[in-house]
Amino acid sequence: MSTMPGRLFRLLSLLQSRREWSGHELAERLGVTERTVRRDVERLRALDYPVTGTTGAAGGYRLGSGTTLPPLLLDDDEAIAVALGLVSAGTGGLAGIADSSMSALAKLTQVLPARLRPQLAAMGSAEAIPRSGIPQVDPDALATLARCCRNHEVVAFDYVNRQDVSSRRRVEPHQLLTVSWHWYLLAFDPAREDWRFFRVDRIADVSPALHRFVPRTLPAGDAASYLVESFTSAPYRHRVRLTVQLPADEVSASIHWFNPGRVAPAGDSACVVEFAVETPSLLLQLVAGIVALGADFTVDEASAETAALIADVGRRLQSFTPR
Amino acid sequence: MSTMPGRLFRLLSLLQSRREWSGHELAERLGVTERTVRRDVERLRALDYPVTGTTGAAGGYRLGSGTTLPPLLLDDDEAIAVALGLVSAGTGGLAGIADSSMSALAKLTQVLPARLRPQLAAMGSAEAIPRSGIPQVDPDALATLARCCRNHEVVAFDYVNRQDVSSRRRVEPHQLLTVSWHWYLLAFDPAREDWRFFRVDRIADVSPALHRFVPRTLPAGDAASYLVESFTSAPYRHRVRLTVQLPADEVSASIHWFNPGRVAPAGDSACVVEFAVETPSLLLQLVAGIVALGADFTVDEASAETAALIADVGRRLQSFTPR
DNA sequence: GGCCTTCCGGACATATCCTGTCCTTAATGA
DNA sequence: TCATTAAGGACAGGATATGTCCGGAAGGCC
Repeated sequence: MSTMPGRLFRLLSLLQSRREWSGHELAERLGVTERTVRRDVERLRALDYPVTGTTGAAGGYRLGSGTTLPPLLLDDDEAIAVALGLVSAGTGGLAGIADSSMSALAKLTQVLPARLRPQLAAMGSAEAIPRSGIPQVDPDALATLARCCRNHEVVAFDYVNRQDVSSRRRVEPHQLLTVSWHWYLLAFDPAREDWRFFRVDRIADVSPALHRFVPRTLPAGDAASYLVESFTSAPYRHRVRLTVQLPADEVSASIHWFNPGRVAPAGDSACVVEFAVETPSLLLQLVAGIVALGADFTVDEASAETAALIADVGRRLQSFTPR
Repeated sequence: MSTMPGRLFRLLSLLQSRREWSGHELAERLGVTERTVRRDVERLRALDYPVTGTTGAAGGYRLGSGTTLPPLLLDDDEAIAVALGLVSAGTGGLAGIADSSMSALAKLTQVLPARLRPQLAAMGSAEAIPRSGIPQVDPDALATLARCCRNHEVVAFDYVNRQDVSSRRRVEPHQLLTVSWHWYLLAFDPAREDWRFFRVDRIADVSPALHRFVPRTLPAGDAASYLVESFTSAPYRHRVRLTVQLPADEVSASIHWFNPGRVAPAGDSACVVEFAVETPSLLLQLVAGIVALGADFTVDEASAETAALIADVGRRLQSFTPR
């Protein structure tokens, strides 16, 4: 610990852990003279780390914000929090964020101490309880997929499809993206000779085949729009399209889209809402939420089964009286 | 850039940015001899950074996972992604995570370059569009609040309450916590001489008063349970309590709790669901989602207004037919 | 204004350490 | 077997880091 560069790391760590330090304290902690502390601070400044020193009786050194981001020194719990945050980030579906999140997650998990991995996995699944209804993804699996995307490595995993049928896949991963709280992997499946989307929460037992591939070009230009498009053609059980007599932004602000769906403006004061879900409960949460807005609506598309289900729940709602 | 410690930082950064590097590449990048690279690697190892070297034709250096987390070197986009992730993390309401997230966020924003702040704010609000229905909090405000909590500093802000009345507050911040996708600040309000919860998304214009306070002891032992308790006594417009003939975990797994609510088991195959919301749309999303599960239920509590609203939507749902 | 505390930085001597240039060894894969 | 790569010892010369001086400047307090 007596080596100079190591001391610089420790100094940086100290400066991040507390708001302000006096030169004397730092000297004691680092086991050197105050003059050397001043020199170390000087060195950090030369490396573009903005250490500001204020003089006077209540003075001291503090790390400010500069033009470049210094290395972040996180403790164990903070690292876990960052990893979990990255997994749940980008769920908005913003284009750039998911990519950056994944590269950050790849960096973090690459150096994450082994003893923290079980803890991360435990936290990830423990969160499933309060976040009911939203599928949890394994942070480790997500990180592995991200690494394979970046390195163009073939990856294998077990996949459970919507029909609950499990199979082993071996694909060329292309991109990870998020839509409405779900992570999706876009990959080319050589066995089926086609592009497929995989929901990451249905992926298990990820193992990279140590084999590189040359990236293919996407059929559609943009992965995100390709994904949304593929939803509308996927065989979901309940597919609904409505025209609601309310502005589009008013509808989308009032409804919680925990599942893929679209709200498109239709004129100034109306919009078309479209979504496809599998379970009755999700279907009704969306339909009832929209109907409760109080506006007039017309049903453009819905199967007989779907309409019957909705009508049935409508009947049952009328018996909703206390006692 | 020719100084030795700076080169060590650069070496670490290189090792984090790519999976594997040969000694020759590193020497070229760093502008030194290969022998010096080997010495630098040696130095990093002495600092507990697990750099593994593999010999042979396809050999090279790579950074593995060791016993301690090395400083994370993030680029601009990754830093933004981490900050956004931390803001959306902990939304599960897990006890420890929110605290760790906040301390990590405080560390990050403390050193975040000024030029990235507007970008972070823009991203934070841009995410509001796809995440419709879930209130967005300003990452900067959250970070400031976190810092004030940690340092026991009095903080002032504008607050808009449920009745849309705005006022300037000046409180002693105690703790930040999350429940169902909402951030709450627990603070003591000296003007009102009582503890209050503030929803962070309704807080604006946060400015720390540079004044320390001595932390008071909480009336209840645990902030989280205190918060849940305060919900049940808050004057929400629609309060509902149901008994559903389904196991508790089955209900909580099917319903999306984007608002505070509780599911308590009542025997083996029944449970009591309780929640309180302000808007009709939220109310119906919850009620309809539960009714759509198909199980029998009885209404233990609901105001006449609430029941009427639900019955009305039930009527309208029956006219749900295509064309 | 005096006085304290804090950061700032020059000068200098000494010892340390760092770098480049050799070299050999060991491991790995084609 | 051979090429390639990491690992590391030896050594000389130059660079640098450290501690111990020193005086200066700036802010807060009595």
